[in-house]
Amino acid sequence: MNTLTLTGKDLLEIGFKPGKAIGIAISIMEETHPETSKEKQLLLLAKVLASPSDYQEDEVLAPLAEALLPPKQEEIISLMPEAKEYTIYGAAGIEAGVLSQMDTAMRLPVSVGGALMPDAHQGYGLPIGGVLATKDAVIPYAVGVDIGCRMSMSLYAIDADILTKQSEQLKRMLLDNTRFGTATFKNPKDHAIMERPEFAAIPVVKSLKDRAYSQLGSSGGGNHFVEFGVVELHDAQNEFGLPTGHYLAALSHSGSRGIGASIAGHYTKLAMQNCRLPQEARHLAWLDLNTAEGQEYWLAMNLAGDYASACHHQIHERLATALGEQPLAVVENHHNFAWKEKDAAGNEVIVHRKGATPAGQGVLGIIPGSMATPGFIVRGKGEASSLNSASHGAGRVMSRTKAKQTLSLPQVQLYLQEAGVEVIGSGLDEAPMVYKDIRQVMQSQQDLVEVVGTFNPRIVRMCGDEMYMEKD
DNA sequence: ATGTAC
Repeated sequence: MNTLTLTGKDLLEIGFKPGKAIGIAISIMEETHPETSKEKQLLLLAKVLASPSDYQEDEVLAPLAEALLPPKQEEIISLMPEAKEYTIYGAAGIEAGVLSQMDTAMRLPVSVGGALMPDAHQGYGLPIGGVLATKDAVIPYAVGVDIGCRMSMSLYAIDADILTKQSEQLKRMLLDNTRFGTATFKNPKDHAIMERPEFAAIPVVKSLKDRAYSQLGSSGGGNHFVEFGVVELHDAQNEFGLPTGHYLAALSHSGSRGIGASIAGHYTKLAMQNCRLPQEARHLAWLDLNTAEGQEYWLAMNLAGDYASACHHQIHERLATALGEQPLAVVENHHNFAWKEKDAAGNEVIVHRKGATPAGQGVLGIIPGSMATPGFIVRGKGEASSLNSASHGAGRVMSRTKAKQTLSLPQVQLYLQEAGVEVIGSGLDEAPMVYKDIRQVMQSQQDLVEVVGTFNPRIVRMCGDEMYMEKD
């Protein structure tokens, strides 16, 4: 690392605020002052920061001056005085900050409807667990950073007692066939997704192609997982045509890796430049779907969603090969995405679900609990006041920081042992007790979904090695 | 969530 190179950190130290000005400053210096010492560059940049208006006409520094000056008042789009009404599910378990975020979203002039799911918690822009319908506009931060983050489950005609009788083999299958954190497959399996024209047509997407290929079939980090467990199908009228009873199942949770995160970052920046909003709403900047930028995001978002799906398919293909069986049934759904849907009056709206499961009439989805609590195969009831949505999980009750401060490894290991769950990887921040009681969450959304089957995790792989766990 | 700022 060349410490003589100008970095964002240097600029923060001389008083730059986090934001696009830092990026602009660095690229101007790289392009126009490549031979100047870092000290002299910083001296010049400090002058611009102190008095940006002096540099508005500067041939080289004008873009930086523009970024440092407050946006002109007339450019700021006003919010509506009143928030449009929205329905809250499981209100008792939702903190106040979430409601204020959702209120702000419901004051955008483009918002036409919304709802909060019972697992809602605070996020950038729209809360996670927030559903927002807009007219002709897409909000990158109402889709989320992990575009197309989704669930996928395969059900097998394999006796569930394999989970106890051959648990070592199943653990080995997870270790061999999944990749977490920065790890990827040495030789990624090819996939048709890599032939998509968007990789050639959209410059920012093109720049992400190599990394997308190298990350194919990997899972990432955070709350992502791949696990084996047992599904109990309760509903004799299930869509799979399967008898009720117990099935071995593989369940995965992950998203679009670097490509989705970079697409989200790129188009959020673009939206925030073109759509100036009051401070509390700035992360809700939208792209007009009738502009080139809006259409480009829509294509890139859909590509990221299909990429996330491709990763899940490869995970499940590898596991199917390892098990030597083809699945009887597969259920999958995005929960960070935007869709073109019809509202009650039949008008097309853009429905953003940021951590919410599509739950239109008869639509199947998966709502996971935690590493040691049940998840559910659900069938949507098409409830209009939830905008055909349900929660995407249990929702956290404890922050990652607090979890690491207050939970102890022996305490969590005892809990897992009693629950009969083996965990490979993970950290204390994903312990079952950091999540709400999933049964209660399901209770508060019984108007939104019905349960087709219950999944109990048994062998779980997540990112990290803090609490590698062996069952005795 | 993310080659875990620019």
